[in-house]
Amino acid sequence: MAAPKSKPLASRARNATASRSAILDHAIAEFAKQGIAGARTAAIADAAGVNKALLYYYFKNKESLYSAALREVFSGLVEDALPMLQSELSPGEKVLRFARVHFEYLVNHPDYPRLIHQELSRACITGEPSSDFRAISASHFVPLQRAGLKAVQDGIASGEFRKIEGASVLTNIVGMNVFYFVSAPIARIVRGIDPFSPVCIRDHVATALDFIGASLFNDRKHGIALARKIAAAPALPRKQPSSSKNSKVCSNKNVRFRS
Amino acid sequence: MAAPKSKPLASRARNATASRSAILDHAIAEFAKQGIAGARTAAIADAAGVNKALLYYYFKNKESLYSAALREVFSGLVEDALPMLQSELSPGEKVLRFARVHFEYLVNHPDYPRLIHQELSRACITGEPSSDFRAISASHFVPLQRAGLKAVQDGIASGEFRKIEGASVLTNIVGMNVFYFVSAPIARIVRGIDPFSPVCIRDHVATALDFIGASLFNDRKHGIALARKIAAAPALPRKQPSSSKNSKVCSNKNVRFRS
DNA sequence: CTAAACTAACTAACCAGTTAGTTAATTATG
DNA sequence: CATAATTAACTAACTGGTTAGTTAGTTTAG
Repeated sequence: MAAPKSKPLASRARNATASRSAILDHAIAEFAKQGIAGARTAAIADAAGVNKALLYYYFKNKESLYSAALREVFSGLVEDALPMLQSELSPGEKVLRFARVHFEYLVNHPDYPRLIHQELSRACITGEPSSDFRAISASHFVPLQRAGLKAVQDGIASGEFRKIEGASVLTNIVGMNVFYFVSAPIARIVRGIDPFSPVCIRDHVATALDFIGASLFNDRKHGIALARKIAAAPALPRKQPSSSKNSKVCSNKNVRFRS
Repeated sequence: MAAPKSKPLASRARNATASRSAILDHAIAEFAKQGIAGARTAAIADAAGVNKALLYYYFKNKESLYSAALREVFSGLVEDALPMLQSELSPGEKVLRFARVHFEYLVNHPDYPRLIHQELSRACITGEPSSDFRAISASHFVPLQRAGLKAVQDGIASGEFRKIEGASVLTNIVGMNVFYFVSAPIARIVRGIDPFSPVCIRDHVATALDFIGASLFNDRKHGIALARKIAAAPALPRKQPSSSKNSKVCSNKNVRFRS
């Protein structure tokens, strides 16, 4: 099926904010699918409903658009997860809630794991990640890793968790969640399910948290019960897509938009 | 660092098998990094040490080379894992051994998860995987999934395993293994480790199998002990890189090589 | 001598990015 | 308040370089 396209300029008023957002949203999707080398600026412009030259009005070049795309998708997870990891909740609740928050972030941002993967593949080309990715890692992944690792270590110290290698818990949780979505095409073929359907999503939350709770806690029954409780909590409200943020037409005079 | 290159033709005798293998090996690496759209046929030829036209002597076009690359990397996992899953081992041993065999396959084929990722990203473009990928899924993933699911269900039926959702166990195992490697650039930045180093690899085998064993078995102590035993078993011999298979120079007359 | 394996040079299409505008919205002026 | 001037947002057409793939051979092996 064709990717959703934005309303072309011909049928809507000029709006710099809306145009820039439309370009960025479609850039995220195109870069997530094709990587920066394979992505086509014409495809981004077409999907955004604007002329290709407008990409260069808002962004210096393809590379700058890509950097803006990375920053856009990575900014949300820390906001969603870090406050909870730094709260007064028990280590067990923190780790299980993180698993769920992270999973729901992926539900709401399906391009996120793909874009990360494209950037990680690109890291293999140069032997190291781009300076953009390094900066993003420093500002996003490092705080998450630190807070998450602290929660695991606190759990081990208090006896709530078994004595295990803390950092790998986080990697395993993230790996299970990311792979669930990334492997959606395989799941459709091999298992005949749609991993993005609400029922499958609810089931994954339940089974993933159960798997983690059963593995991690000294008191396995407590871990399983806590996992079930956190899995059953009401879903977080779905984040609004960024392109509908600025639905009210407004003047953009003297506002700096170019990246 | 520059990707390793094959010995150019000028300094070695003509050998269709060696040339074809060199092209395919470097194609795998290039497609894994850049995807089919971003990969450059000139880059593949340069790395293989041949002229670009030779790609078209052995493969119809870029798309055919890509299909051959997919078939090449996917053929090995089934060979490695399926006989063990269909053996008379206990369900617990089967599942834990699968986790290890799969992990070691990824150690020996670092391009495998990246190539799958590129193909899965590509599936998002068209809304469904390519017919090549469908065929590969049918011949590789479906048998693995069936055998693995049967092992899990046997374990549940016999009481060795807890009552859990079988298919997600396999997805979780594969997800933890794949993500471990795919996230290597992040791990280097955030954790200051090299996930490909022998000590980290040994540690991941141990912690991943422990995580699985602690979660899955009714008798947790037994599960953890079995996980430790299987993790500590000697490593499987490393598979020889395909480009060195045909080190003996031989005639290729009348052998059909073109894909 | 023949055929397979291989290459240098080439072609047409594609691509990121630019140019030279046009158009819509805003601001200044009488 | 109406109009002119200005500016920001936008586009059609273009450019020079890149790309997949081809052609017309040459070289090597049997």
